[in-house]
Amino acid sequence: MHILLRKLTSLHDVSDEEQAAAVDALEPPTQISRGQDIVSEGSTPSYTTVMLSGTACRYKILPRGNRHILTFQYPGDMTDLYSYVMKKLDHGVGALSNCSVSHIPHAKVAALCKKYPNLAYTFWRDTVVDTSILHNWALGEGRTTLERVAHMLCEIFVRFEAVGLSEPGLPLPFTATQQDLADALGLSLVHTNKTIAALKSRKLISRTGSRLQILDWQQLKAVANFDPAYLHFKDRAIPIR
Amino acid sequence: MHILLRKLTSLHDVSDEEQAAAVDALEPPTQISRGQDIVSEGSTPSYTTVMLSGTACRYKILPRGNRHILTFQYPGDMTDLYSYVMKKLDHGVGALSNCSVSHIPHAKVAALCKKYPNLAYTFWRDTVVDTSILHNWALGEGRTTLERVAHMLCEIFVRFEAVGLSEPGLPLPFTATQQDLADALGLSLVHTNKTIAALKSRKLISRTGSRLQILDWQQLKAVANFDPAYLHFKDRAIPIR
DNA sequence: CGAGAAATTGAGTCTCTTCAAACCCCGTGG
DNA sequence: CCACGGGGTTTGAAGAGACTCAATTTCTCG
Repeated sequence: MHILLRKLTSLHDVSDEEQAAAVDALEPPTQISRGQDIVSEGSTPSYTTVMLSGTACRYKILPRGNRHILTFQYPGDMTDLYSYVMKKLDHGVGALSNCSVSHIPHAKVAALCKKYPNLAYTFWRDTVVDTSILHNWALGEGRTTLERVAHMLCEIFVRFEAVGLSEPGLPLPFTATQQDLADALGLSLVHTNKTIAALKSRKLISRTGSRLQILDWQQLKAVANFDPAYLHFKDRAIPIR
Repeated sequence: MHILLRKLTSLHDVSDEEQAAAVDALEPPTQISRGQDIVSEGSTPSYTTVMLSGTACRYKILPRGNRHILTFQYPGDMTDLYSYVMKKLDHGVGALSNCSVSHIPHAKVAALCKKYPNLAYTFWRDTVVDTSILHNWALGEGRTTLERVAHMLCEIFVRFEAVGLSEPGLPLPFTATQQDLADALGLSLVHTNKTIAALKSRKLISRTGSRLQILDWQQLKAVANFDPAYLHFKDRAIPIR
């Protein structure tokens, strides 16, 4: 099953015909190497990008030159579906590891939306789930730093799980530096590091090579006060079709 | 011109037929008084709400009991269009002043979307602009408090202007306590107050009664480093029709 | 094995918070 | 018409959390 379909079906019910049409719209894969932009801020792409493998992020550069990460992107994510609706991208998408991606021209997205309102609804849902994730990140205020970091790790784990990319007992295919995490949390590198160290010393997580491993999911969830509801997997609203 | 149409046409080109259909879907207005919930967190409304007058906010209650405001809502805004796509609302919508609202049943929204893909696109755009606003709020990190407060005031002004509700030289029809602003900024009441005082002493803003007035728009914009692009008024992407 | 990137650690500083009290505006009732 | 009361605003001071700076260690990969 194509990774895009795993994503789409995790969002909503999608018929076989619609699934086939979606995959059919994909262009051949492209490789992007770590540190490169997949789409850059201010550009007006004429296609939307589907992540096939690797980790990327949406980010903005702050007035003082530092980077703020708005959300992480995993395989299956349509990183710039946003641009289909907004014309001009108000943030960049950068590769945090080597990535493989595939494009769908906006014209094809438009055609899909017109022919299959249910697919349009699924795409819409995808962008709104992003909003929901942002809502949750905004809740950083009101949590301790330990809780925030734990919460972010929980989210990372669950989102990988949703597309079948987490193997129990094995590290996640998630490679990001502590600087990346700090940029996403809006914390300094030093403080992030010390907080992660606290989680390690509690034996909740570990690092195997450059990869993150969760040692005690129950405890981590408890520390983070994590409730995955905001990721909205499969809680469908009124079906359109 | 109906306030909803001012909003829709500020988002995208909408034909006369589509405009008529949208307004036709509205139910008779309802009054909500200050402090009441328009929609409560965790509910699964079967309609979406259009603000006709007043100020409201989307909010979440944090673990420690304090409120975090995710975004303000002004006349014309479809406060819980979100719920059409998400089924379960992950945040509440509360009235910050007495409000007048009108509903559109989800079933009618679905019918509109099916019959007019261009309207569906406009609705989609609306939810994505919300995301864009959140992106900008997230940028609080990386700005000084003075800049953040000034930026929020700029946004409030411009959004009122977009629906024709700001009269030059007159105070904005925006009534929110400093506690409301603090909850939106993620700052303490005390600090918010002191920052607002700083803006007042620079003669950039003033308060007339309980209303906000902007005295020096150019300077305020400069202090905030404000660029309204992220509100995406009228920068249309590919039209669908 | 060596070089550069990433992670770790310590120390000093500053912003923002919390606590607490006073003040002011405005509607209500005597 | 004025006293009263309550919500909202303003102010001061002390404390905690997070940041920056800077040095050191560890990891990763050619």
